[in-house]
Amino acid sequence: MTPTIKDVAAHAGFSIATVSRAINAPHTVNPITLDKVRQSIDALNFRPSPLGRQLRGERTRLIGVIVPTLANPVFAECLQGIDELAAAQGYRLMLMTTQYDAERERRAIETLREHRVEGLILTVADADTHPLLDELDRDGLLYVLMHNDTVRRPSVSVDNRLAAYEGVRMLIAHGHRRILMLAGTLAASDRARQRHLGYTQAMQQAGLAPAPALEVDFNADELAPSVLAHLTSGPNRPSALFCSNDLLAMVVMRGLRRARLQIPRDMSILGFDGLAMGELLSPPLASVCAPNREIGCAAWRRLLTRVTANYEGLGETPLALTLPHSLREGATIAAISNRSDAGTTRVSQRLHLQP
Amino acid sequence: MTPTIKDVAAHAGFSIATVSRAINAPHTVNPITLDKVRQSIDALNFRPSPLGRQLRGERTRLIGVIVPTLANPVFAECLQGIDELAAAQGYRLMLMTTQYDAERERRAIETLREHRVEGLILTVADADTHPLLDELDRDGLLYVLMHNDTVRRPSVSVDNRLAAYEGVRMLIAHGHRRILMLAGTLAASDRARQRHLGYTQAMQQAGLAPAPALEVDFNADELAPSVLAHLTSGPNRPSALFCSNDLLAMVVMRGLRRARLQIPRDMSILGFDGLAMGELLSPPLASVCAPNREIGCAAWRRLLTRVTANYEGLGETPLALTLPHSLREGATIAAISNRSDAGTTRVSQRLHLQP
DNA sequence: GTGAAAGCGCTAACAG
DNA sequence: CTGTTAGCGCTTTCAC
Repeated sequence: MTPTIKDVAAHAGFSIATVSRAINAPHTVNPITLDKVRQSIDALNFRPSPLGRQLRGERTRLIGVIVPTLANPVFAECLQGIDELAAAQGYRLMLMTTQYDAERERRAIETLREHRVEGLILTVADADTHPLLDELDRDGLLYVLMHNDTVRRPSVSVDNRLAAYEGVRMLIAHGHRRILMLAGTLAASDRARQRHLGYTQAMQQAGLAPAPALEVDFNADELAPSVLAHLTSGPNRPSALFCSNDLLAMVVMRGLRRARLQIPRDMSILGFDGLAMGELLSPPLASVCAPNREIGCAAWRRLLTRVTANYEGLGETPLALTLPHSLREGATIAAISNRSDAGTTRVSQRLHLQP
Repeated sequence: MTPTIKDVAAHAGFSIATVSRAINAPHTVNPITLDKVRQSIDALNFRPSPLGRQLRGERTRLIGVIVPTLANPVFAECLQGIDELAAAQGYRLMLMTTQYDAERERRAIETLREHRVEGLILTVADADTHPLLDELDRDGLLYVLMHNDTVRRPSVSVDNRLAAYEGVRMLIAHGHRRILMLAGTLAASDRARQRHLGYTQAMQQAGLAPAPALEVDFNADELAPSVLAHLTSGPNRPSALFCSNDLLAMVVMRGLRRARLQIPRDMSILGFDGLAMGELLSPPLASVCAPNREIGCAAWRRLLTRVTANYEGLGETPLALTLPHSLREGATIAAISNRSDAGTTRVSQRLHLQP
């Protein structure tokens, strides 16, 4: 079916070695021969198979990428960064998604290892306690985590705790006192925990009472009645919600609107991720922004450094790389008039944040 | 570094043939031997390399996927569908993006061919006149197009012309008469042309004057002043915009809002794609919806049918597969009061659409 | 039930 | 400058 180097050799009337040289070291072969070989290559539409090369122990130039889902643009944004650099540097990507499923995570890593990827860029639920990552460490397969918040493993992320802390501080500075944190049902991720920690610290520091994160089903078309009740009724209903990611924030906003709440008049919303899409919303979504594309790029660079170091025997790099986050003060946050908290001063000036 | 079948054989004290059988045909080997071999496999953490297998002429079970970008969720949605089926059926995906660049398109196809993908799922700018696709046809490499609107090649799409026609009819039925179509700067795609054709037909049939599509820069942070002027000033300014895709619609909406126009009061907006995200907007984006995920799934099924037919010698399938579209009547469309068109009847009842 | 050996597409020593 | 040959990891006859 597909022509091999043998076919080319036969067609050109030379040996396969000459054909190989014509491809890989053109200067070492007679120009006339070279020309004939090239004509045969064109005539047969021959493409050297990477299989043969790889088999010879050469590099696969294949990098595995594992993300939970593409439905959340945060991963699509990372991927854009990775893909850009991979294309530029002549690497190929093999992409797998896990849909947050541990078994699929296992299979994905397995599959990519079988394909002899030179390294792995991935996002897992909980990096610290992930047995598969220990296995990779043990077997010396290089990897870099994206978004995972750990100091134990090579990773690129923002400081989730600090970023969340600053975000919630911003809400507090706008006069909010009853602030609830919302998280997806798969809240057990390392970064979600760090974000909740930041929330807790900001609340406590302001003398406010932090609450456990309220779990919200991402995929449901409507907010669960119990959740809605929690958010909308009672004298202690929150005036602001800190959502553990932007997609969740958008889902929640829709739910609130359907319940006839106006945003930000009746509820302020702060997301996390800084999706590009968030700026296109109306009102634009306030968010704690991670440089997603840059996280992908940085993960790529770190991995490639390690990969080439591996091949060329260079030194080691530090484990966790923390990229700067930023606050996007979108219009989904209102300075609160404290109808029910009469007495609290209204704060709206720019604030100095402190870790 | 990574253990080979040889290492396992040595470790277990058998020949590589036995190890191979233990893996691929366990029932043909002595249970005791099998057990020993398996222990060695575990001990050495051996994974059979697909390279060896492929080299033996076996199938690669690798499918190439090429999309213009992941920044537009429409492709992420398709990919979700493809990925789901691929994972379930034991295939691997190799993903490349082109950023709408012809040269990258060429390289992507080239790279994937080198990797001996069994087939290709892709979206190109203009399918009918694409020389690379002719080449694939000639060389017998199987592929299925997503979203491309062509009857000449295997493809899965919606009827872009009809869908756009119905969308614009809906605008007209809501009383709009000055309707402009907006397209991205890379408007030269087959589907954009079909959508503009649908727009033109709907306008003409209603006795209205269609206009050429107005090109808008997707990536710019602001709408170009000339575009904004076109949309907002003069007695003939449009009352509704038909945007060639949802992402464009969102960018345009932001631009209009910044220019202090309210949506839909001052301008109605209709998108195309039916992004899941659109429903989360406020107001929810009206859109001509394509079943993106399903398009990905259908493309996968078609490709796999052809791939297996190729291997098992079954028959051929028809070329273009058209999936049903739907209209999402979001709140970005207002029934127009025809301030300037006094005399036009206001239409807001549900309508029967006709091709 | 097991082993020896050939061969898949290719590269790299080594010969000529 | 070109050809011969071995060998990469694996599967698969074919003997034993």
